[in-house]
Amino acid sequence: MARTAGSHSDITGPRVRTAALSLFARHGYAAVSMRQIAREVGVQAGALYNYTPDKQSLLFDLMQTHMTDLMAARTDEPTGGTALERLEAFTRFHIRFHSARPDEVFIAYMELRNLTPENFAVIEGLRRQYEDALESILQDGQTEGSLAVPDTKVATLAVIAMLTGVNTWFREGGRLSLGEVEQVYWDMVRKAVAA
Amino acid sequence: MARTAGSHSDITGPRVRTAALSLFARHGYAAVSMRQIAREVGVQAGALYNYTPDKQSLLFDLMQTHMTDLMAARTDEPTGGTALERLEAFTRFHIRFHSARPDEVFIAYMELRNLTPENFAVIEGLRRQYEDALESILQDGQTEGSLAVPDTKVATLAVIAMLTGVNTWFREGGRLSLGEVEQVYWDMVRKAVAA
DNA sequence: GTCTATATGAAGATAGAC
DNA sequence: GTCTATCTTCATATAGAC
Repeated sequence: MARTAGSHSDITGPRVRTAALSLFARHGYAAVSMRQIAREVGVQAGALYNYTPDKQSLLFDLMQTHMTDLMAARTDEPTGGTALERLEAFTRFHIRFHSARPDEVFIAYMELRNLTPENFAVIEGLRRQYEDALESILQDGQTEGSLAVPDTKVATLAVIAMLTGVNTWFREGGRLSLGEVEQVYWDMVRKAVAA
Repeated sequence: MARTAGSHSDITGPRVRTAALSLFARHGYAAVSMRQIAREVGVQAGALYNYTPDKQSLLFDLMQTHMTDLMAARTDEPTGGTALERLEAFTRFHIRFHSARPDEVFIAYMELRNLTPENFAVIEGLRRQYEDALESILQDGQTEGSLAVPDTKVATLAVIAMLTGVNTWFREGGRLSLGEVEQVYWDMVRKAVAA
């Protein structure tokens, strides 16, 4: 399909998403206007509507892409091993994946209430799937006898909350390297759920 | 000082704050208009400016009050004992205090980026003070030999993130009572930082 | 695909009457 | 203290020219 003269859809489209991602993360979805996004991209506000039907779809697409990327990356990880080995892999994967995408993670947590009910249900379903992966590991570990937690569902949420907290303070080039951070958190997770 | 006929300052003031708290928590600061707050209170928008100089001050007052309430409540708690005893007291206090104020806690975490730089610095200072209380306990425990963490500062942030996560799922009348939740989290915290 | 221009509505905040 | 009315700015989204 030949492109119209002056067309830049294959470059402008990604730029719209990148600008929206950065601005939503910094100022919040509700506080960012389509005009601000357009200015960042270098087009007029009306041109954005060639790439998204509306502002809500822009937010939803960012969040959905982030969550499906997360699920896909996890599926690509090596599987198998003992529950303890799988828990270590999950812990390190979670920290690595999330610390590499601070804007996406921030939006995924902060902007849930700005989704329409239908869009919220989709994102919530993906989040639940991810939690279930960890819950299965904790469950298996207790069956094996290598792990022991007072409540499997609560422990799942507690571990994820602890690990995602890395994003509130970790910065590349700080006191600790990412590898050291992984090790510190893995030490605490391991002890917290050990039999 | 005699009140003007028709004055309701002693009742309207708190109602403005209550309405703002609830609306900010539900929809976010940027998404809530002064007109919405006024409607909830039952006055016209202009009347709100008898109680706050602007919308920003309303947000800042809510956050500052929450943080000073937190510091004051912690000061009222019994002190002393071993590091392990103090850690248990901190854990249970944190869960009890935060689960009783879901709206305040939500705003305190989600609306930091909507504060002016000056206001942000104030809230950030109070948050830091609170973190320091936990860090001291972990430090003392390691001096005593009862606790051991791979990194004291990171462990402080990890424990707080884990505990504050309670607010994302706990609801009164659910599967677990608040006392049971306290016990579940205390079990995990204790193991995570034990020597 | 992008532009200019615009329709339509709502935002924060203030002025002055009661 | 509260009201109505208003100033001024900005919002999302669309229409039609190029």
